[in-house]
Amino acid sequence: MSAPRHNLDQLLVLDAIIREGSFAAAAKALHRVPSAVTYAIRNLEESLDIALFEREGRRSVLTQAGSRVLEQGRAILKEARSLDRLADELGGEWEATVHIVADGALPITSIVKGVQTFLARGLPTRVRLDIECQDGVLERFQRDKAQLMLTLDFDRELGTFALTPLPRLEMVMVSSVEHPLASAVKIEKNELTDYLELVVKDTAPRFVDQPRGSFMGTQHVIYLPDFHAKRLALLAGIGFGWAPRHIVHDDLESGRLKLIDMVGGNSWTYHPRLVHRSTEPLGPAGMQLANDIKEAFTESE
Amino acid sequence: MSAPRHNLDQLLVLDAIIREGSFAAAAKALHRVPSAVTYAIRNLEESLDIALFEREGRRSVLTQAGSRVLEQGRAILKEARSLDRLADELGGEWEATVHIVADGALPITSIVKGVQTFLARGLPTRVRLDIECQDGVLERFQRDKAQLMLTLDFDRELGTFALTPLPRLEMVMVSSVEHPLASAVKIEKNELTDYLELVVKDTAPRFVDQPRGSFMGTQHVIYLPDFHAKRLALLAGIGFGWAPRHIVHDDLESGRLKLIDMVGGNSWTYHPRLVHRSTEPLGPAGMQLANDIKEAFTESE
DNA sequence: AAACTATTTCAAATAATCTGAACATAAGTC
DNA sequence: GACTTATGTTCAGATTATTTGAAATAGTTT
Repeated sequence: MSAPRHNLDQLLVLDAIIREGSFAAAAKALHRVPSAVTYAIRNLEESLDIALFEREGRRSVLTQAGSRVLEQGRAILKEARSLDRLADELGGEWEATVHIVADGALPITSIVKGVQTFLARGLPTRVRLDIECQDGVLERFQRDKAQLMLTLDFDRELGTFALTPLPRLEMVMVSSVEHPLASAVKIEKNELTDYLELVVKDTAPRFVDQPRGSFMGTQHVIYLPDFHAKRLALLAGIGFGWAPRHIVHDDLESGRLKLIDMVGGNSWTYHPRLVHRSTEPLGPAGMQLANDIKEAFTESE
Repeated sequence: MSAPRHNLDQLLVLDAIIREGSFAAAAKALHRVPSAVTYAIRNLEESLDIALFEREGRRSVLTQAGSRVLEQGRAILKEARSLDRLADELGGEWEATVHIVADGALPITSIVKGVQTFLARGLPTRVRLDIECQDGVLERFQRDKAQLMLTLDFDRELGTFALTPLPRLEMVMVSSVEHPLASAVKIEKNELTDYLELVVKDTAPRFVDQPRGSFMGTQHVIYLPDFHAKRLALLAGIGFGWAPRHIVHDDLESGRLKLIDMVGGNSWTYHPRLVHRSTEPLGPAGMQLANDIKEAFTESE
């Protein structure tokens, strides 16, 4: 890539001349001597190989081409000043980006609402959000050294992680009304083996080629990328499976999906956590984002 | 306005380091010695008061903040390069702007089509188009020293102007079907005096406060800003008046407006011209625009 | 015409940048 | 572990760019 032929100072001088009305006034405003202004403009004209001013003895007036150069020059200066502002903000205490990994079973609407609240604060911090499933959540958190993680459940290595509890999340076992399991009663776990179980695919790299087994020990399993795809598959009556209640809530209300009457219960409650490493504490932006997400979750309780 | 704390060269160096993968490679690419690269980056870091690279002995890697600065820096460089491009184009033979003044009676669609064809050529030249009426056309052409003029008719001072004929334009005298003049036959000019004449206001400065008289010598005149407003007034049956045939063509077809049966004829043909000063010849962009407009007019014949 | 102001030119002074050599550190090789 | 290679830093001196101030030129005002 080639270097621009001009420099910011020349554009600054050009801008000052027009803003102040003359070479002399510009020199005063810039705390320079008039000849320095002439020098800068002459250099700019030479490097662009274009006449910027029409010399008419005393007063110099901008040419047509000059006014176009001024216009573009001001655009450049604006961008340049915005870099200074960015550096000021970044140079403060704010992190440049906060990376957060979330489990796809959690209500994405709450997460997004939290992120939006955070973004509305106008901080210089960028947010990166990854939705992963099952083991993929922790793996990405560790591999990418993300700052925050939203897990379904988290109990290991309590020392090195700081946990914030989020509203509990209920998983229910469901199928379409048309599915044989929907009308069966008191089903034992071993009766399920002949049916097709729908499972959300683990996004951890080691599982992408050889998927982990089913939850219920069935012979036939279909792997789906996320719970929204799984819900559509459940509605189509293809099979049965676990789903977060918030995903299938409307379908249970309208009767299109049914809870399966399992011996031992058809629901399971997770205790989601907002996690970050206690070894390297969150920066102020990370703290703020964590708060905003927690708020978003408890609000929609 | 304050000067940016950084300069383009520092941003260029930062960009090169990331593009080439290392300080050393960047130095090679920029034909500089490695220490010059270090120097530029250290200056940038100091002036922005921010750490751009994480020094880990051998390899230096961009910090999060650094990648944001790079991003903004590249935006600045892009703008800066586009100034060079602009200067190249302007420094060639192209004019920075071409100013054209047109009579409001002419088909604005043809004019705009011509201008669009010209703009689509991607030249660095800006177009300014002014629509004026009657004497306002020539006055603005002279006062603003516009390059091109589209007049209804032009016969004076043939020496100093170059004329290109455009398709002729027919003016017709019309009124609403419901207007008494629409059904009258063989009307003499002096019979018109009791009716309301609709006239498009002259946009020349000397006429804005004290409008010029009517065309037909009537007692009552309503002045309208342009022919589109005049057409609506004619349709409303308020009065009668001249209008370009292209403006009222559809209304005559559908019978909502009628030609007035005047003794001495109800139409008048203008011979529009594309005019420019022969004393200072058109630049290449002005020539091109003149051609594109002429094409647009003859196409829609 | 004289006083004034705006702009340019030029040589000398100052400041910014570049260079090249010396040094430090890490990674790969034997 | 010793050797090699590559990367990035530091520093003093060389080079280049910019600023200065004085003098010259030209239009404006009094």
